[in-house]
Amino acid sequence: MSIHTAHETVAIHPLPPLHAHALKVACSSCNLRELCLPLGLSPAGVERLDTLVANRTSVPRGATLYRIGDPFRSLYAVRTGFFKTRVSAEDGRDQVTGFQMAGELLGFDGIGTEHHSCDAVALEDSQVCVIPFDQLENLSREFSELQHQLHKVMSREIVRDHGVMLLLGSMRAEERLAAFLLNLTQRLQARGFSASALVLRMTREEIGSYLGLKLETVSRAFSKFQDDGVLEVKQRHVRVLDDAALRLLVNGC
Amino acid sequence: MSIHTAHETVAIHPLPPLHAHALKVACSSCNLRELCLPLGLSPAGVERLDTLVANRTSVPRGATLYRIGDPFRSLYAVRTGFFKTRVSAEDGRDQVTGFQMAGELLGFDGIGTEHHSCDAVALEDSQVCVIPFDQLENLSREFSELQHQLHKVMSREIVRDHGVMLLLGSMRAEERLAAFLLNLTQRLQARGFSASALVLRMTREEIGSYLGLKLETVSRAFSKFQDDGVLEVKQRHVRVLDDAALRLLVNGC
DNA sequence: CGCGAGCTTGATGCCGATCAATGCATGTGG
DNA sequence: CCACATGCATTGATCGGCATCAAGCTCGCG
Repeated sequence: MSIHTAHETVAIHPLPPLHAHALKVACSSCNLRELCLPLGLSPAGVERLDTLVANRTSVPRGATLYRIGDPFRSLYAVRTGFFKTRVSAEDGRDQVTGFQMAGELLGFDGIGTEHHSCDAVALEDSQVCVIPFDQLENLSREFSELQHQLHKVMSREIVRDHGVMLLLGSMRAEERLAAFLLNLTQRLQARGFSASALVLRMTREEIGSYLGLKLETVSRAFSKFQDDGVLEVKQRHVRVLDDAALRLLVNGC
Repeated sequence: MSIHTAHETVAIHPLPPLHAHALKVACSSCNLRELCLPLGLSPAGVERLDTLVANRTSVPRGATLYRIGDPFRSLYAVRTGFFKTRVSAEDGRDQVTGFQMAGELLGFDGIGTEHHSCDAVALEDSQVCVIPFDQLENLSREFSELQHQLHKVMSREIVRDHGVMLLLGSMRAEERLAAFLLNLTQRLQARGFSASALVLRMTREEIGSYLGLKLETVSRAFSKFQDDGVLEVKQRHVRVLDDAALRLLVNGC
């Protein structure tokens, strides 16, 4: 197994063996199991899933978990850290298609063609659980709750993408940024973090790529929100002061 | 079961019973089986799928197959006709998220929440096969090829959406239209139709909504292509004269 | 301390939205 | 069969939002 750093490909290794009780990495004891694949699965099923998801790997900041064209073998669950996925056109233009945080799954893009169609890049030092897909399919033929959860996660990914299409197709710059921030705070909140104070893991340029805007436009929108008392922005540190104003921008108009 | 016409909800009926040999509607004899769910499935599996997909319904032009908020129970395979799917924001803005033709599946948006998150509207008189999803999950636990094909179709939907995000996020009007036309001709060709002569099933406004453009911009782009000798456009009848020029617009820059 | 990546802010220009008028096909009722 | 309405498409004129170009600024880090 190998991952790619920004400029080279290096071998990566499973996490060093740990005393089982020192760091509980099993699905059964993972604090993300209510967000991840095990959701709704019986204890017996989770135990089986544990044997399947034996492999955890670290991905340093800036390295890619997989790349366009890589053969598809596994899904990945983010255990810690933060990722972006991006697609590229032939001419070099690329587009960030999503940001993934703890408990979210990566790799669905590879199932259809047996090859990945996007890059997955760690935005900070991260750890992922490796889920061999053929084994996951086998197990999900045994456990219908696992099967259904897998389908739900994929369906939500489709729905999420539709939401981004709506954003890209019909919203203006400030509305896009507001929608982006609300989505982030919501997901952070679901993980027990504050809904008002957040640290962005990505650059203005990456936000812009995701939102179909240039980095200067993103920066200006941040400044505008700050002037209007909606946000407090200091580089990547953002505090949401007027949550309702953001909602109003996204929904009403 | 009911569908909604443009302004009202009306009962729809399964297609009238047909002499089995008169019109073969079984998956096993469907000419779309190489594009649809049965792909790769054993004869025994297709036979089982046939019993599950017993219900076929007609959807008249302008009617909706399902709507945002409708409870999710089934996937739908387009047998004949043409659909669009669209999502809407609270303030009424909406966005066409896709166009579906024969052999393509509709309804994945509903799995995650048990309710549909978009509308599916017939753009011409159409027929769909109704695939009860719980039964499909049951059957796909028995037939791994069916399970895998389902996953592939969902994965391709995700990849397709990523492509649209790239288009919406980083392409200019003419490039978007070129990409749209190439995608259409390619899919039509896969169904045995000409890759150069096509009849658009959707209005300029619907194309514009899909591409994140206003209808006037779409119209101007068509006119531009016609002036440049790339297309011949007469209302909804389009002939591609210079396929390579379209490709160049999309890929190179 | 000084370098560089990333961020902010300003000035200008362009692409596509908007507003508006006309054209064209289809269908309906007199 | 024509008159008229209606929905859709085309084309022109103008406007505005975001991209682009350009110049400083901030902060982390070797």
